[in-house]
Amino acid sequence: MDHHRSMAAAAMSMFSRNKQKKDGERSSSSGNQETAAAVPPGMRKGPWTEEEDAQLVWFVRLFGERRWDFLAKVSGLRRTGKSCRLRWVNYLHPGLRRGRITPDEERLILELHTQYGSKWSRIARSLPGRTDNEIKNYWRTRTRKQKAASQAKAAASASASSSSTVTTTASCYGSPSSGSGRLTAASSSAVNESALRESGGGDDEDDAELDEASTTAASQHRHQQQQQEESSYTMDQFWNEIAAADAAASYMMVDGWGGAGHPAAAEPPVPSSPVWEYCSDYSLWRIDDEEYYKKMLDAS
DNA sequence: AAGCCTCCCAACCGCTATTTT
DNA sequence: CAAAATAGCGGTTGGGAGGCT
Repeated sequence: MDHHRSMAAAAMSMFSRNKQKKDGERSSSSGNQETAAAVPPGMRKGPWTEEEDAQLVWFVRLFGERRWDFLAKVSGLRRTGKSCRLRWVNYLHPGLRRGRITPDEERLILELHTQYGSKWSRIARSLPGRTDNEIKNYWRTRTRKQKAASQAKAAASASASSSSTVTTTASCYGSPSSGSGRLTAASSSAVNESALRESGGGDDEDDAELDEASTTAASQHRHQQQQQEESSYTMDQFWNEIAAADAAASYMMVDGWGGAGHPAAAEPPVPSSPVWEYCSDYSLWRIDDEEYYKKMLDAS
């Protein structure tokens, strides 16, 4: 098993990030919460350690991305299959693109969200290397900011009704706390195509493959983006509209948005393949699963 | 320097859909 | 065909990082 370890470690070196250390540290303090109801007794939950990651990577390479419960068992990880899958999909999977959402991705997300609603996994399929979780988190942050901004705006206009009609997009885009500088207004208004190519185009081969896979939608969106740029339709305006829509929805609680009448519900059924179906060749090597399953089960 | 605040994101939960037995 | 197992999805939470006052 020693060479397994070293291979796993080698695999992990691909994925190790600064956060890893943090997770490890956290897990020492809070990772041993085993009492939660949803997690069977004896199972770990909370942040993953580097060792666990390495172990998971190794066994996923061995058995493939399925039978997560089985994989969790034979790997010796005291984790649920569900937890293993999540860790793999959201963090360990090769081809994941890390870092900030680029302006182009931002715009694509907006486009797709108007099209699909909160179907994050569907949206993620058009954003190579991004996970549904990532996009979901991003969207949540953005909409929250926008809502806060629009509320502030509404409050301001209520107090000073006559002079408040003139608002700048910058003031809307930047949250009240926009001074933090975490996400600058430049990221929205200074959108250009080269930004994406710079950040995404030069990525690894997985990304290239993924890019190919999400061709039509992406190219359509690009086209639309160009049109939008030509008509000077900025991200600020996009987000303002989203905020406005959210505000309206919160008033009306229409049965459409997010429910059966949602535009997403009217779309033709989409194949439920995960985003990674397009890059299933990442495995270093493959084995006959059936044979191994049997062996492992017999052994256990 | 310290406390506060916001953002980011990993990870969990509950539920549904799909596949296997 | 039904039940069980598995996979996947969307919503939510909590903690760390870092900027601001």
